[in-house]
This record gives sequence, structure tokens and C-alpha cells, in this order.
Amino acid sequence: MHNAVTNDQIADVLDQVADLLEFEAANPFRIRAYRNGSRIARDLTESLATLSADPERQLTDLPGIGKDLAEKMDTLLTTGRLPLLEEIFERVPQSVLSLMRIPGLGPKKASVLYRELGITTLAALKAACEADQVRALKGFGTKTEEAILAGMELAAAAGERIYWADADRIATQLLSHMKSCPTIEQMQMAGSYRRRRETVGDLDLLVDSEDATKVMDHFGRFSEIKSVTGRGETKMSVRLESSLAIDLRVVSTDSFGAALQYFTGSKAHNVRLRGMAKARKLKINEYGVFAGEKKIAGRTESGVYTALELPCFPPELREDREEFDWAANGAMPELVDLSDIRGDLHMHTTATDGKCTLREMVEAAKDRQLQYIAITDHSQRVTMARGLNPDRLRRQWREIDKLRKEVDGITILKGIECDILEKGGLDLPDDVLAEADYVVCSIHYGQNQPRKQITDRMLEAIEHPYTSAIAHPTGRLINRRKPYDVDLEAVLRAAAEHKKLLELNAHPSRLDLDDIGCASARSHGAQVVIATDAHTIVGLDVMRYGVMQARRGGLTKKDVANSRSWDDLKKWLGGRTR
DNA sequence: GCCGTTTTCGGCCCGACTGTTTTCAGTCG
Repeated sequence: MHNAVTNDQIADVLDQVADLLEFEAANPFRIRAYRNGSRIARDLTESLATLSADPERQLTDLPGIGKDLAEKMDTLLTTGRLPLLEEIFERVPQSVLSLMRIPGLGPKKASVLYRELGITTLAALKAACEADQVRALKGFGTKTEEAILAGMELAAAAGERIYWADADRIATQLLSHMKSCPTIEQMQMAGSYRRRRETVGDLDLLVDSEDATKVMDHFGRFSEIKSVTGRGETKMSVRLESSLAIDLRVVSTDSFGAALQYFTGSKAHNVRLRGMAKARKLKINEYGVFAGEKKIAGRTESGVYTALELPCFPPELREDREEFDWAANGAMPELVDLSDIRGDLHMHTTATDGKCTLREMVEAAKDRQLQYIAITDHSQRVTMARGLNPDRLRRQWREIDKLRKEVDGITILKGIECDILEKGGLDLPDDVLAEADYVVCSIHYGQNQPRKQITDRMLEAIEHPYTSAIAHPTGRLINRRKPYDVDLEAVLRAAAEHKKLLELNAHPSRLDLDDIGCASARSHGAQVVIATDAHTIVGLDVMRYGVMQARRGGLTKKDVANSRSWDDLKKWLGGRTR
């Protein structure tokens, strides 16, 4: 018996099929269909297993999934395998996929290497390059051979995405460097960085200037650059010491908006947009929107969208998920903004594993214009963090009472991050929880339990009369262990029903509810609370990353609980809190 | 392989750059 097949696993298989079909030079549109299917699986707000099992619905309801792909997904769901992939592996060795990961080496060239030299592995390719065999092939030359060898070293580091927050540091440095170039009219970062994806693969800088040469020369003097990997009339590519790639594109004022739209993407969003343009007998490219020969938009980004009778989508939403439907139905969400956030409901102090005192945290929150905060140290089960037992917790609350009298202009809530115990149930007695203003429940132990058990533990915590919120139900650190396995849909349903908040961890290295969970939360009517889980004063500053995640998930001010005043929120939570 | 205001066939986004050619294919975004 195989384990439950996840959307990501299905997406990976479909991607492999697409890669291998490309290698075999299959119909490019068939390849695109598989890639599209992969993206749909990855982005879906619920598990394909759930959707497939629902008698009311079908996989073919998903736009882009037809009869064939639906069948293949079902096969994967029920057997964990895909006969088509196994058939392809009989013709093509799996390891050729690694060849295509080398920058500059696509399916066609990889295929030639395989057919002519029988190369299937990176090691064999390296040997062939060093033996000067590759340059002898038709369509290859010495430059290609050199590029392959250089690319191989790069291949390990390349393709790795970095946190948005890290990309932000580099982007800020770059923009500040470019500012001193006098021939620049305007410039903007585009790409996934502008779309605020939680990780960024490379940076795209778009510049409006009449003197591309000067701009590119100036760009080339950015101190972090290790090598220039390409330079043409209007486009230049470099790689930084950190191996991050940056693309620069120089356009004229006339085209800046169209180029900004184009290079912001996403690719899927743009493909969709181009299709819509075509249906209106318009052509759209990075220079503008054209009716025949006549350019009808391009100077501004909003102009491009207006020409297609579309709203200027916030970049965070440009993923070809639901944004076009929202636009068509006049239901574009007004996304939540950092300035909407009035309170932070999760933070720690020196009482447990925080690095700053209660007073320091309160002062820091005031500095950040927060109207209310909840102090939520760990409960006793978290021994590593010296979690609070009832006595110590009540002592902290008396301290808060004192502080309330000394500090005005901010509401300090008596809270607790109460553990959900391994065997179920909460880590503190009901009479203690009843005295708290705010109780957020977390799982720190027993994270490897089966899905059903984890889900039941969470549901019990949600149904408990004195709890206010449930912490990061899909919480996972990027590049770290896999998240614990939980029926997120059930958690969201219960949270909505029992009026409990769903905590979205704002830290940039977390992919908590990210886009997927947010969309689900919205569809269930569950309220999200964006929280920093700050352990230090500067920890409070990650709130903006949480807001970014929420925006990508299409959440409005109304969906985010801590954009309300505490009085309103308290009312919404009902009689449980004081 | 998907899809339908060109609806069951015949389309499917578009351009820059590179290296190899000697007029263009492959790769990338």
C-alpha cells in the first residue's frame, strides 16, 4: 500500500513527463499541457485526492485539465505510479534530466549529446567536454563546450531560490547603486521579487532610459557582480558572487509600462493575458498593446491592463489562479495592507525563550504604532524553553497588570501559547486558560503522528471553549523538515465554525498558510491572524512579510483579524475572552 | 493535451540573445 499522494508529488511527475517529452521533441503544445497540469496541481487550494473523491465534482472541472490529464492524475492517486512515465523511461534514461538542468543546455542539445555520444550523466558529459568530443558535434562549438563546463559548476548553486527577504536586501543595494546613473528616467524591480513570492529565483531590473549603453556600463560596476553572462543591445545578464542571477532590461519611456507588466509575470498570467488580447484581435508584447500597427498602450502598466478592460492587478495576485475570474465578476479583493495591521498577537519574552523583557517588547510594539499586543510565552510542556506553569504564568500576568498602569497608548493582553499535548488536550488547566485574554494553541511535540491524530488534536483545541487561535497548521520552515501532516480543510472548517483564528506566521523563512492556505481560509470564511511569534524586538518587524503572504493569498482587511481594533476582535471571538 | 463569441478542428504568446551558421535554431524568460 502506498502513502497518500500529494499535489506536489503529482506535479513533480507531470513535470518529469514534460521534461522527457521535450527531450524527445514531442508536440510542444502537448508538453505545455503537462507543464500546465503540473502548475495547476501545485497551486490548487485543496488536495487532488479530496477533489477526486468528491462525487459532486470532477478533476476535469479544473481549467486546463481535460479527460486525459484527469485520468492520469487519478491513476497517480490510486496507484502512486504513472504508466506513461514508465514507458518513457524504457526509451530514455532518467538521468538525462540532469543534463537539461545545465544553463544553456536545453532538450535539443541534450538530445544530440545522447544520440551522438550516448551521454546520459553529468560525469559522462564532463569527460566528453574535456576530451574535446562535444565541440565536434554539429551545432556545438568551443564556446558551447566551455559554457557547459562552466554551467556544470553553476548547476548545483543555480536554480536554488532564496528567501524574498534576502533578495530584498540585494535589490535595495542594487537600486541604490543604479540611482547614481544620470541617464535613468525611471526603474523598477520586476519578476517574482515584485510579485512578492516567498522565494525568489533571480532578480529582474527594468530601466527606462534612452542610453542603454550607459545604463549597462553602470550596471556592470555593481560591486557584487562576479561575471557577466550576456550582453546585447537592451538586455544584460550577470551573476553575483552569491550565484544569484540578475537580468537588466533597458526600454524607452513609451514601453516602460508594457515591459514592467511583461517582466513582472508570472509567465502563466502573461500567457493568459496574451490569449485574451488575441481574442480581441490585439497583440501584446513587452513594447505595448497593438491594434494592427497602432500602439494603443505601453507607457504605463495600468494602461496595458485598461486596454484589455482589466484592472491593474496587484503584482501579488498575478499567478493565473483566480485573478481573472475575480476581474470578470467584479470581485477583485482590496488586499490587506501593512498599515491596516493594528495588533500583534504572538510574542515571547525572557520569561521563556524570548530575548527581551516584557517591558522591552511592549515599548517596541508602541514604537511600531501597534494598538494592542498579546504576550504569549510558551506553556509548561515546552521544557526546553522553560515553559510557564500556572504559577509563573499568573506571576507574569500580575506584572502585566503593573505595566498596564505605567504604559498607556497600548493594550497589553494576557496571553499564552498553550501546547496541544501529544495525547490530545491542552497543557494548562481550564481555570487558568479562562483567565487569559488570548490563547493561541500550538503543536510542538508529536509532530510525526499520523494525519488523523494530528488533525484530531487540533480540532479538539479549536473546539475548546477558552482558546482563541490555532497556530500555523501547515507550519514548516523552507528547506527544513517536512510539515506535519494535517487535514487543513477540516481545521479551516472548524476554525470558521467555532470562530477561532488561524495564525499565519509572518516570519520570512516560514511558508505557513502561504498562498494556498490563505485561499482556503478565505473560501471557508475563516479569519486569519498575522502574527510575528517575535522573540526579540526586531522580531516584531517581520509583520510585513506576513502581510505579503496574506496579500498573495488574496486576503482583504476583513479576512485578517488583527486589522480590527481589539474591542471589535474581542466581540468577534465571543464571550470566551475577557 | 486542451479548448470553444473563429466550438469537435485547428489553433495554441512573443521577442532578445548566443553561437553556430551563412540565414537560423536553440534557449531563455
